[in-house]
Formats: sequence, C-alpha cells, structure tokens
Amino acid sequence: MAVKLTDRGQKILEAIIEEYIATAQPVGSKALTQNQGIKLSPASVRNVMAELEDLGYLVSPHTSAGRIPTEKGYRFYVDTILRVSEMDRRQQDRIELQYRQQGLQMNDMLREASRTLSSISHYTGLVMIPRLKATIFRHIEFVKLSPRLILAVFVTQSGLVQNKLVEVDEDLSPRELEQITNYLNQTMTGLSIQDVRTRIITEMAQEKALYDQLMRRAFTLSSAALVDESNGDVIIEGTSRFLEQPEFSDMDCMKRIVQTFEQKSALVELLDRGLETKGVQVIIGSETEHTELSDCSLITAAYSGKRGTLGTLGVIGPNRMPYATI
Amino acid sequence: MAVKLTDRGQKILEAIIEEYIATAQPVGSKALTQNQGIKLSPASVRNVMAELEDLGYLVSPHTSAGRIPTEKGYRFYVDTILRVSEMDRRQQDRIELQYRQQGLQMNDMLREASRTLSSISHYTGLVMIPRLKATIFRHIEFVKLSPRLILAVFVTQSGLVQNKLVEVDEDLSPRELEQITNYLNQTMTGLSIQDVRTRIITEMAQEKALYDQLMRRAFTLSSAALVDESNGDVIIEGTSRFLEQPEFSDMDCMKRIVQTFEQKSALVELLDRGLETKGVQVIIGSETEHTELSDCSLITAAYSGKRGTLGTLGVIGPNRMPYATI
DNA sequence: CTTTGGCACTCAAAGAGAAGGAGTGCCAGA
DNA sequence: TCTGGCACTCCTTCTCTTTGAGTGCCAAAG
Repeated sequence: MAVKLTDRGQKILEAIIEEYIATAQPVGSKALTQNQGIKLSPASVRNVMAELEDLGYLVSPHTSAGRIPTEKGYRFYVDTILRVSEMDRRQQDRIELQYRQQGLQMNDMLREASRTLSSISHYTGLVMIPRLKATIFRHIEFVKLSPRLILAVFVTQSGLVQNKLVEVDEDLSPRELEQITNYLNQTMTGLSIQDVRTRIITEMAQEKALYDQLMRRAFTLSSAALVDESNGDVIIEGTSRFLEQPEFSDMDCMKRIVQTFEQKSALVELLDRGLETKGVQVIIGSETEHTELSDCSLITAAYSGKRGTLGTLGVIGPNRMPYATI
Repeated sequence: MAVKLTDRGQKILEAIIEEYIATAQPVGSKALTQNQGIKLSPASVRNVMAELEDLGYLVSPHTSAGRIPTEKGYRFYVDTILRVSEMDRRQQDRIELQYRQQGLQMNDMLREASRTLSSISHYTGLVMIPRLKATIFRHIEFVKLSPRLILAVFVTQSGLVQNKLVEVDEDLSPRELEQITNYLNQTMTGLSIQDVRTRIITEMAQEKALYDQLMRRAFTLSSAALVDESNGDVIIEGTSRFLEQPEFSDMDCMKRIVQTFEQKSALVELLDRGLETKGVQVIIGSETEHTELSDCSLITAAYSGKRGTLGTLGVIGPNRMPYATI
C-alpha cells in the first residue's frame, strides 16, 4: 500500500471533493464517472476509493453510501492540489479601495468589508478590528468636559480614532492640559501604542521623586487614557448564511455555533493566527481546537492599511467550501 | 353571542395563554382543568373555548388538537389581563447603574445591557443606540492631523462622544481652529444637535456676503462634522436564543428572521415606535408590519440617561413569551 | 498486472398501513 | 347552567416492507 498518493489517486480525490462541495452529499463511484471528467469505469474508481479510505482521506458514513472527504482529505486538497487564485487579491484591493474612499468611519468600513466578503462568498464574513497596541501613535488630545472629567482622544497613524473618558483627582487648567498635550505629542509620535505604554511606565518609575508635578500628571493621564479596552473585536456579518448550509440543519449543533460566534473570543483567537501568517490560511475543522467549530472551516488573510499589517479578515463556513474561489 | 368577554372567559383565556407559553403546544380542555386552577369540568371549558374561538381569540390548527391563542388573543391578554410587573423598572435601574459605573464606553455599555436583557429573559435582547440628533450638544473640539485633515470630536450632554474626520480645502492655523472652537462652544452649547444643525444652516445663509472668512470656515467645518452618520443603530445580543425556541425549528423561517436581524432597519423602525410611547410597549406579530417577523413579538421600553429619553431597549422573541416577567 | 462487468449483499431512506390517543362536538340528564 | 358520556376526527407514532444507491469481491478480458 503506497504511502504516497498516486497521480490517479489525487485526481479522483479532487473530483470527489469537488463533487461533495457541490452537492453536500456522499459521492458514489457511478456519479463520479458520469459527471466529472473521469474516464474510468465505476469499478476502477471503487478500487481507488477504497485505497483512499485506507489512507484516511475519505470515510463512508455507512456501508452503502458514498464517501465523504475527511479533514485530512480537505487538508491534502487545500495544500497540494489547490492553487490559490487571484480572486483573493482582488478582494483585498477592493476593501482597501473602500477604505481609502470613506476616509474614516473605520468601523462602518470594516463592517461593510465583512458584508462584502459574506455576499461574495455566500458564507459568513469575519473581519477583525485591529489590535490597538500594534498600531502606531500619532496624536493625542485632551478635552476638559467638567472640572474632574477629561476626554482623551487619540489618533493612530492608520487613522483610527479612539476616545476615553478619564476622571482625574485634581482640577487641571486648560493651560496645563495644553502643555501635557504638547509634551506627549512631541515625545510619543511614531511609537507603537505598546511602546508608548511601556515608556510611560518606565518614566513614571524613574520620576518617582516627582519634582515636576506637571509631568506626573501627564503620565497619569496618558496611562489612563491608553488602557487598551477594545481588546480585539470581531465583526461578523452574514450569520444567516450559516443557516443556508444543509449540514447544519441540526438545530443543536447550529445553536452551539451561533453561541460561539456571539462570544467571539474563539474567533479572535483564530483570526489572530492568521495575523502571523502571510497570505491566505485555511483552518479546517478540528484544527480550530474548538469542539463547537469542528464542523467549520475558516479561510483567513491578513489585511493591511497604509503601513504594516493591520488585522485579519476571513470567511467561515462548513468544511465543505469551494476553497478555490474563496 | 356576547361581544364582550365574560369574566370566566377571561380567566380561561388567561389560563390557556399561560399554558401555551409554558408548553408551546396546543392546549386542550383536559390539561387546563388539571394543571391550572380551573374548577370546572372539561366539558364546560370546551364550551367556553368554542366561544373564544368564535370571537377570534383562539384557533385550532386542526379538529383534533387543542387551541392556540391568536394575535388578537395575545393582544387582549397583554392589554387587559396583564399587569406590568415592577421587574422592568428594576432592569432599567440596573442598566442605568451600569451606565454610571462605567463612565463612558457607551457602546460597550449598551452591548452589555443588551446581553443582560437577553440572559434575563432568555430571548434576544435589543438596544437601540441613541439617535444623535435628539441629544444635546455640549462641546466640540477640532484636532489638526495634517494640513488638510481635521478631526472633529464632539461630546453630547449625555456623555456620548462622536468623532469624524473632515477634509478641508484650506490650511487652517491652530490659532484659527481655536477661535472656531471657542465660538462654536459658546454659541451652541445646550442646543440639541438637531437645532445646532438648523442654526448653522440658517446662519450660513444669512452670511452669504461672507465678510468674515473665519466665520464661514467655522460653519463649513461644523456642518461637515455634525452630519449624522450613525443614523440609528441597534445592538443585538443573543440571536442564538432564537434557535432555542421550538417554533422556529423551521429553517426557512428562521433564516428569514435572522436576515431581518442583520439588516436591522426593520428593528430600528420598531424600536423607534417605542421611543414615542412612555412605558412598556408590546408589539405582537403582524403589528410589526414586517411579514418576516409575523411570528415574533417585541417588548420595548424607552430608557433614559441623566436628562431626557435617550433610546429604546427591548426583547424580541416568539409570540409566545412570558410577557408578565418581561 | 490492470481494468472491467457482473452479482450478491448491506443498509439507509421512503412509503404504507395500522394502532393509539388526544381532543372535539353534541346530546341528554342532573 | 353544568356535567358525563359517547361517537367521531385526524394527527402522531410505530412497525414492516420496499426501494435503490452503493459496495466488495470475483472472474474474465485487455
């Protein structure tokens, strides 16, 4: 028994997977020889299929039904057979285009991107909101709302705006605020939020003597302002696409998946993986390491703004997906 | 045939509805006499039920099944029989409490509220984000990011912060920006966003002569900044609760509902209705005027912040809901 | 040695009755 | 006016059977 797949084996595996993707039903030997461009008799195909089953690429739900691909089968298909089409690039371009057009409204933009993704793919679209700490500091501004309440607004290099209310112990004069603002903008511009934060902490430690009250206030204020709260959020659009998939007619299963969606943390984790990898990544079934999602697969890709990688976008759907076009 | 319901008729209708809410199944005469505190024989109950059916409060899906309440039945139940419990008040308090605690992060706060709502009720929670134009202007600030790009940040009386990037034709000096900021803050504080906008428009028309360039710029800038974009958004939490409901085991129906959720516009409309009404409002089935939602009911209530009504929150679920506790 | 046709076997899905049972309507008696 | 009883309806559930797609394996052909 060959450890490696024969050429014919690959072709047939490919045909099976594509047939299964199209029909969502176990595929039999006869159907294969008729529909796809296989020039062999059903019996020969059966032999090969039995072989593929031994190797773990296929399983049959019961004796007298066709075969369906296993995760290993999908994995092989994606890794070996599939060539990533340019489609994905075009999508990214499209999204980038939108991004530039709309100027800001980052969130709406991302939501729109997710929706586009969902409608193109007919699956559920995911877009991860950029991690704050990975972005680059550009500008900060403080607005005094009432004696003890200050609104901190800061802008990242990529145009993301974040604001936060900070309550302070002491009443700061507009003049002092301006000084703090100027100081921070001069010192911190160009650093990543992450760096800014560590820098603030170290400087605060150094100046324990606190000879400069203003400085102390500046640090307190900015450290309060820069606490990262939007710790990785995911925009999900097209949950209803999931309901269209015949394999999820099982309500119970469905429910668990949707709940996982709502929790989002699992998705954040998965999309985070995509952040590190360059290019398109495919995560299949149990590779998600979440039992709830064992019947789902993700296709993710990092997207980037003007400078550097910003976040990840992806499509989630059943294992059975036309990976090629996505 | 009595046009008005007898006292006994009401009691039985109530019992039927409550039984149906509990079981989600057509209720028969026998079950009623046993479970609920009805001291009549099944036969008598049957008579009354036939009467209720003639009046349109009940229907039977087929000859030999129990009765289920019609929309009219629910409506009557809600309007006449039901006394709104204090529960809802407590929820509002709870939400308000959270609101005060967390300071800002309005959006997160509302999301949390929605989630709370969902988990308490075991249905899907909705919270409408306050309409911008109804809120009261408090402060505006402009931050110059690059020669032609200005970030406008404005804060409403209720603590909501909104920001928007504005592209300008001319390079404004920091000094000019400050003047504009001061002018706007002096003139506009205390007005509603709506008013601010109309005022800007009228003043712009008046000063057509444009003798003061600075003023002209101020108006241009602020009108650009105050364009209302977040035109009513709804936070939805607990969509998966819907999947728990036995009456939505029909996938097709389910799908349409979830799609409607994703579109949100229908929900905005419904929650808007709740904004005008004081207290708790119940919208049943076809009263939603959306065929997709004909099997759903909403319970909505306006919520308010420190001053004035801010928005609406609600719960959406099947017609069959324990309205009393919600 | 590979490919093909044939044949018996398996097993899920679909269909057909048949039995069961919950509920109704109505009538006659209390 | 209420109650018990009885015949009737018709949905639901169960079982049994049929159907058919698909397999595995064998023997023959290329």
